Amino acid sequence: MELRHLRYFIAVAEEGHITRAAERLGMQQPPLSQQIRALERELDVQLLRRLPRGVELTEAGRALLSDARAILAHIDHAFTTTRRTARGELGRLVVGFTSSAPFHPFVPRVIRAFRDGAPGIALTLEESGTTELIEDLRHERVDAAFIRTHVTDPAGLTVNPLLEEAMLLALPATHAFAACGADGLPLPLAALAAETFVVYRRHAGPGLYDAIIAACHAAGFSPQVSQEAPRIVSTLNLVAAGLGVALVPASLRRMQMDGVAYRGLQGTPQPRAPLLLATRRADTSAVVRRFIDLVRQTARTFPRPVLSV
Amino acid sequence: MELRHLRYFIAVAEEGHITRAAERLGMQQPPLSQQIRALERELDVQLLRRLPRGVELTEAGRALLSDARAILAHIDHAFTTTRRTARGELGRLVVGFTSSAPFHPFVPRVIRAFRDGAPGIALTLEESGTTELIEDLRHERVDAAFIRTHVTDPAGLTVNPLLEEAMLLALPATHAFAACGADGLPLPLAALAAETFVVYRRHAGPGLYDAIIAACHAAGFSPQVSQEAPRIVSTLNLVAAGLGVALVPASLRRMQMDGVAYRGLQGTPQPRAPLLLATRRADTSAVVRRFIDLVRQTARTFPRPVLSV
DNA sequence: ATCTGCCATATCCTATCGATATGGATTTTG
DNA sequence: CAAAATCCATATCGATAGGATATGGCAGAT
Repeated sequence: MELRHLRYFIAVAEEGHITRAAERLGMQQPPLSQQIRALERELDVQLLRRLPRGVELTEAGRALLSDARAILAHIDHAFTTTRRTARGELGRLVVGFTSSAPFHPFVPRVIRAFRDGAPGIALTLEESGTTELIEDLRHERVDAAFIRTHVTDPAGLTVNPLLEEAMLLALPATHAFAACGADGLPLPLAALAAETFVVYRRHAGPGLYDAIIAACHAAGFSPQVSQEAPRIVSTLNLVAAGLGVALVPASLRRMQMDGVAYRGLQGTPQPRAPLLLATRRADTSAVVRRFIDLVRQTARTFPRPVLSV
Repeated sequence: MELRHLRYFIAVAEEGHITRAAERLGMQQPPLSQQIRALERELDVQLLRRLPRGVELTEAGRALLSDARAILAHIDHAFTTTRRTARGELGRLVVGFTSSAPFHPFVPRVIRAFRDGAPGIALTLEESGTTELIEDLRHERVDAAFIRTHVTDPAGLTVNPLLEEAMLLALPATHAFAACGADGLPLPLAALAAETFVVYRRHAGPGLYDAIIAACHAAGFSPQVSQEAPRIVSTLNLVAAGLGVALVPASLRRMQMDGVAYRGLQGTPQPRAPLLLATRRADTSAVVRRFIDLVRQTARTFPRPVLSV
C-alpha cells in the first residue's frame, strides 16, 4: 500500500469514471485501472462496481473513501505541524526563574511578549533556586532560566547578561536609618560600616555576594555577615526580623514587605545586580532559539531606569 | 510523499540508527539514508541530527514521529473497516415492516438474532404501509421489508415467502358467534355467508384479499364486503366498531383488542396468510445479503405452530 | 596514531509505474 | 438493426526511481 493508491482511489471515486479520473490525475487510463485493481487485490475487497458507463462505489468503497480522505488530511496536518515545529511556532517551552527575577519588570514583560508572539507554544513557568535551575537546565527539565548571579560552573550552558540595575539598602523599619523618611536621601555605603549584613548565599552564585563585599571594601570597611539566605527574597524576611541589613536589587522595592524599609545608596563604586538568562549551549530547539532571540532583543531596547545611580 | 517514507522514518526514529533500521526493514543502509533525506527535502525540515554514533530526532522529528504512527494506525483501521464492511459486519440496515408483521413471533425473533449476530450494524426499524414500503425499497430508503401480501408489481424487487399461518375470524364481541365462549370451537366458513366483511384493501397487495374471497367462494358463498381498511391492524378497529367480521392472520390474536373476539375456522380449503420479505433484486450490499440469508435460514427452521389447521 | 563504526556519496541494476496499442462489452445513434 | 461510440480490461514496452554494491569521510574508541 502506498499513498498513491489512496489518491488514485479518491479521484476515481469522485469522478465515478476511471478515464476522467486519469485525466484529472494527468495520467492514462490503463495504469490507473491497474493501480485500483492492485488496491482491491491487496484489500481483497471489491471497491468499485464496473458499470457500462463508468464505475460506482460499493459499500466498502464508500467506507474506504471517507477514511482515505481523512488519512490524506491527517498527513497534511502532520506536515504543517512538523514544519511549524521546525520553525519554532509549535512546541513546549519551560522557563525557570529565581524568586527575585519576576520583580524585575523586564521578566513579565518579555514573557508576555513571547506568549503573544508564539501562541502555539505551550509555555510553562517554574520558580526555583538558582542551583536547582542550573541542574534543571542540564537535565532538560527547564529550557531557559532567568537568574540573578553568574553561575560558578557554566559548563554546557550559556549565561547571557541581559540587564543591570542598582542595589538598594533594605533595613528593618525600626532601624535608625529608616527613620529618615520613606525613601530618604541616598546613604553613603560607609555609613553601614557598623551594621551586620544578611546576604544571598555565595555558593549558588558568587556574583551578588562578591559585588557587595567588594563595594564595602571600596567604601573602606569589611562587612560583618550575620546570616546567609538561600534566596534573595528570603533575605528580606531576615531583614524584617531584625537580623541585619541587606543590599538587594532595586526592583525588589516593588515588594512592599512589612517591617522592611528601603534606602538608596550614593557614592562610587556601587554594587550592581545583574539579570541573566541561562540556557543550554548546545540546544538546537527552534523554540528556545526564538525565545533567546526575543529576550536578548528586548533587553537591548529595554528602557534603562532614568536613575540607575 | 509516500507511506514508505513514513514507515522508514519510524524505523529509523525507533532504532536511532540508520544502519540498524535498514536491517530491520530488510534493506541496505544507503537507500534508506536517501529516502530519509528525500523526506527531509520534501518537508524542508531537518528531522534527524546526525551524530557520530547514530542519529537522534530533532524536535520536528519527534513531532512527525507521533503523527506518522497515528497515520499508519489510521490506515490500518481504515483497512479493517473496509474489509469488515465488505463482509457485511459493518454498516447500516433499514428494515421496514407493516403494522401486522411484528405480531408474528418470527419477526422480533429474527431481528433480535440479527442484532446479536452483527453488532456492528446500525439497525433502523420503520413501520409503514405495504405500498409505502415498496416505494421506500425502490428509493433505497429501506433495505428490506416484512410484508403480509404479495406485491402487485415486484419489478426490481424480490419477494421472499417466509412462512404461512392460518387465519382467524375476528368478530365484534357482541356478535352472536362470539357468545360461544372465548376461542370457541372452530367455525365452518359457510356459517359466515350472511355476514358483512371488513377486508384489507386489495390494491396494496391482492394476496390476502383474494385468498379470503376464494375461500368464501369455495365454501359456497360470495362475501359481502362493507369496508376496506388500509392496514390489517385497522380492520380490527372496524370490527370492534361493529362494521362487520374479518379474517386476519392468526398471530394477531396476540393483540387483545377491546370489543373483538376471535374464533378459529374449520374445513378446507382455509385461507392462509403469508409472511414475506421484500428486498431489492439488484442489491449487492453484504449487510442486506447477510440479513436475507439469516431471515430465510431462520424461516426454514422456524417451528410451525402445532395446530396450523 | 590507528582502528572501528556509522552516515553520505557515487554508480549500477532491476522492479515497477506509467504509456501505447488493442480487445471486449454495452449503450447510443443513424 | 447495424455501426459508432464509450469505457474498462488486458498485453506489451519503455522510463523512472528505488534499491544494491562499492567507496569515501568523519568522529570516537583503543
